[in-house]
Amino acid sequence: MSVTIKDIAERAGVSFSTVSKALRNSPLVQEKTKQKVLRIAEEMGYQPNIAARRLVSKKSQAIGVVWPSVERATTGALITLINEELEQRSYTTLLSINRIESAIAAFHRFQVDAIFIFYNHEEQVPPDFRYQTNIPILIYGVAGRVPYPTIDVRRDRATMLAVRHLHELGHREIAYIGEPSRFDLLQVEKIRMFREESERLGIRHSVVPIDNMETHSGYLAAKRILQQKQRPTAIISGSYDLTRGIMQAAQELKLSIPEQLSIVSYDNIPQSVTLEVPLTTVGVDIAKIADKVTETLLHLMNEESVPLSIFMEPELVVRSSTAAPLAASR
Amino acid sequence: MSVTIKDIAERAGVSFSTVSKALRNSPLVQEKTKQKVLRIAEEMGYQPNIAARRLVSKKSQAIGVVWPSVERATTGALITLINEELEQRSYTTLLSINRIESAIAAFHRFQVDAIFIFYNHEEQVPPDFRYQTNIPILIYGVAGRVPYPTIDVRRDRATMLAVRHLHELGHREIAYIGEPSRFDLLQVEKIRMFREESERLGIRHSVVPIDNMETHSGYLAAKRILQQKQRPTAIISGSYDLTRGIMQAAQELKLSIPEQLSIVSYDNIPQSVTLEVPLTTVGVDIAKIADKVTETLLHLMNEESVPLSIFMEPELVVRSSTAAPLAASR
DNA sequence: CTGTTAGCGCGTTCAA
DNA sequence: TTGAACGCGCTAACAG
Repeated sequence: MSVTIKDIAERAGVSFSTVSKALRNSPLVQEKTKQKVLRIAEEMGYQPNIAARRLVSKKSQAIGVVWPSVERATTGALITLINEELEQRSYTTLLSINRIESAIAAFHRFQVDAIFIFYNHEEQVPPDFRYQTNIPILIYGVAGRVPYPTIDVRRDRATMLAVRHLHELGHREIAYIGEPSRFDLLQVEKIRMFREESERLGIRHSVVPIDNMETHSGYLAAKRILQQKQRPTAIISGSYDLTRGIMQAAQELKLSIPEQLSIVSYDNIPQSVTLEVPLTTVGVDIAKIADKVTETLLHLMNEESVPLSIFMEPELVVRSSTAAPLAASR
Repeated sequence: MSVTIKDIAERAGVSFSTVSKALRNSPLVQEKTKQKVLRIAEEMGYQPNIAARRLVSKKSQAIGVVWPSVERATTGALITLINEELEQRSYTTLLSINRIESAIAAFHRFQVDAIFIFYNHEEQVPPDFRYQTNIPILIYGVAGRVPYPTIDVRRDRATMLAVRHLHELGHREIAYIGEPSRFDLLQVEKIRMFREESERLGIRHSVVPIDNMETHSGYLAAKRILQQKQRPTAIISGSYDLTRGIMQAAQELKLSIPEQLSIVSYDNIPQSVTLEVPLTTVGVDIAKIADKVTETLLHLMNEESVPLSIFMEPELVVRSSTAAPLAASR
């Protein structure tokens, strides 16, 4: 049996409702009594019973996060940040790796205050969101395609910024590494814009196919394309993981960055800065995404209205991995 | 407000306790009444309030899994399997990526029926397990070093099997890839035994240092060692991820497996079989680990006693990635 | 300031 | 076969 407020009350020699107030830091309790109760609660290892609290107050102070596929540096980093922000506001984050529908059902049973869904585009079957619940739901990654509030990044704008940046520096032959063999909507948008903008600016461009979004794939793709007779002077990478592989390949081929090869990487995460060569990136700062998600979740839980689709605008952050090509033909 | 058994009772014209019985399929209710209640519940979209149920029954039918670090193919696969097995037995799996102590506290508040901890050896600070709770706890990966039941693999035995297997095939020059720069207890055991057993059998051996346990590190390490004048005829790999990189390197160097290079990989996961060259592996079948974890968790929840330390014995599974060296000097 | 009381939704006696 | 009553742990309203 777990320790309850009654147990504490008995030990402290007060009534259990006084304990309840003390624990919730109510001003209706004498400071001395409060301290005593708190100390005893601590000693006894008290943890409030969420079930009982939820029964009365209708709040569980918990958020459910649905994360059907367990992967990639950026996703992991984002979840970690959101988790921290919510913890600071005394919310508990619970994760589920089940299919979306059954994850929602589970969180419904556990009466979480809100559900945040990482929508994985690689999933074969599109999830059925018709599951009945009045728990607020927020989705990441599918702006406007589902009947729920969503947060998403304008990925195509990110590639546009990257292409323009390279064009302005004088690059006229660029490559994009990041088209996985499995269909992935998140990547498709970026690539489409890469082609469009390159053509508009009259830049020679190519898209290098890869197996998956892992570091090693980036390495192999870069190795392949950089060994061609006419190699591109700049590469745009679809993710941080890929970029690490690309830089490794460049190093092995003795191509110095940015003198002989410029790299613009999608994803703006803290690691981007601490690499040997700090990366020029396009994308939304991951901390900003986490802020926005947390903020929106809080709004949702307070029953305040939020926009159905929130789009975050990517930024270009120029660091040390891009420069004018050696023989700039401007 | 959600629909409760009272609402159903009113509509069905029976008392709410009859509804409760009907929903739990009690034999104390007339079949006709039962059907009617069930139908109405369905119509009204009834979902039992777990909070209330748990208050009474003391069971939440949920397991908390603590997973402080989000990584590696094998870990992810294992969690997925455990999740599935528990789901089949109608348990819900909740994950937390918080530090061990606060994850336990959260699960305590949510009154899960058991907690399973993936102990991450890379964590700097050893967790404080003195947190008070009487929820059963099971830990993976630290046999005997904590005051809780643990499940672990005899990793050193795995390497021993690998070395012996290669020795019997006639290999006299082998390498081990899998010593990360950051201290990792899980790897240390394997490497120690690699050295011991090799020396005992009089085999020339070397351990190749790597940065981390990712595929790409395996690739780089293999590339390095296989280009030496006197290259080893066989490699033992510390993990499935590393092995993928090693095979890639071999392929680029035009070394055919197993004719020119034998590989024994640690980790026995389904992917081991479906590679171009099915892998000879040492380790415990991941499905068996998942079975054992699930089973132990169920015992723990039924308050049956379980051994304080459960060790799982690795097996050698010979597939197609090992053979006698070309110029076997037996 | 502190204690008493009621009730959240449900499962489980015990009576009817 | 059904229903009434109690209590799980907690919060909130009210009374002392």
